[in-house]
Amino acid sequence: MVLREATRAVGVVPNAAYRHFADRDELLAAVCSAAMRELGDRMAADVARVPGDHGDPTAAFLRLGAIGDAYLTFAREQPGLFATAFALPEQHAYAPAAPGTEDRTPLGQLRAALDELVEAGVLDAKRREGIEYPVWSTVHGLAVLAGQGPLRNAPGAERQRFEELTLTFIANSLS
Amino acid sequence: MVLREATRAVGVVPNAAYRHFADRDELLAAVCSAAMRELGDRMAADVARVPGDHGDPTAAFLRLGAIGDAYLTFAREQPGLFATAFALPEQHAYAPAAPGTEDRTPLGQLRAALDELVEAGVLDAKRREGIEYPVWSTVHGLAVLAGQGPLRNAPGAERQRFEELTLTFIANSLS
DNA sequence: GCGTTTAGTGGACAGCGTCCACATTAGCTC
DNA sequence: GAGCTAATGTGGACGCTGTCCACTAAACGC
Repeated sequence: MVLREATRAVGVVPNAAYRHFADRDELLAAVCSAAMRELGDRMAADVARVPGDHGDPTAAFLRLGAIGDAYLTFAREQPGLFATAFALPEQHAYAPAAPGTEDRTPLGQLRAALDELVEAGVLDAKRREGIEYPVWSTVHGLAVLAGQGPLRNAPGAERQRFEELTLTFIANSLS
Repeated sequence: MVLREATRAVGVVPNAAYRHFADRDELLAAVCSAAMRELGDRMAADVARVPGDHGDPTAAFLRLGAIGDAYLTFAREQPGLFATAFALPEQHAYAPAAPGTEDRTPLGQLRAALDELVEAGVLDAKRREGIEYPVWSTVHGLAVLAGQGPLRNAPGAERQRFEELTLTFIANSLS
């Protein structure tokens, strides 16, 4: 349901794919990586668009919101890519990147936004450790429920309401 | 990957399945319904085990926690059933049940727990409307990330920490 | 100019979901 | 009990999928 379809789209015979990928799963893994990078790029672009100094409480919140928004928008606009991005390896994606290097992965950017929230004095430093996982879970859960789950038939307006409620819910828990 | 496998498990020829289900999707839908009911039953059982009067703030919180716990435990112990439960229809599962009837669906029980939180004076009534979706999203997101997503390789201890952090995160946002 | 690497082709295989025609069994009515 | 009917299971076939194998055609360095 994937390999032959991909080769057809490229206009080539199915076996040609085996010159580039060991098997179906490796092809899927490549798409997964590309999708993850695309999501990371969108996040970075949206965050960069938010004005305000680093450490300013309002700007820090807006940047976190931009990250959540980019996540949900990506899931809404590219449901196939989004599903693929999380369907495969990215093994131990939860390990923090080497300190000092800028981390453009989605998780890395979320961590940076939460760190800024601490620096801005909005989030208590004692509550910072590990808080990225509940935040991530909240946004990811909505993306899945509304994209492929039981809420997938919700009309657009209701869906937007869910997104707003969810981002508010997160902001509420962080302050 | 499903139909023939199921008939094999039952010890019957593949076509026999077509006497009971129109096609593969209908079989999957049946499993989905069963899994959803199983999840609802587990929740109800765990909630019933929590002592304390209806309307008592502490008990109300514990009941909400029992619901989240049952959800995450089900996802951890029965990853296949859990994935199937949310892979299919249950169309418009987000529509509230007819008032007056007791709702044993997972969403219905979550709503009941949140209503009790309002009655107990823990959750402001003005914030009640629609709050079930962020709460659901948070728990569901963790279940997906840790069950099939990038966190699936996390060791058990870390996984438990994620669960605790997540439930605390929810409680924090609700009070 | 020739050998090596790289990319694509063609044919085959088993497994999947699905359709069709046929056989068996259970339960009912007379 | 005999005979009809509905329910259930069987066997064979189809097109689709991912995958393996042997073979061919272009690209490139020496």
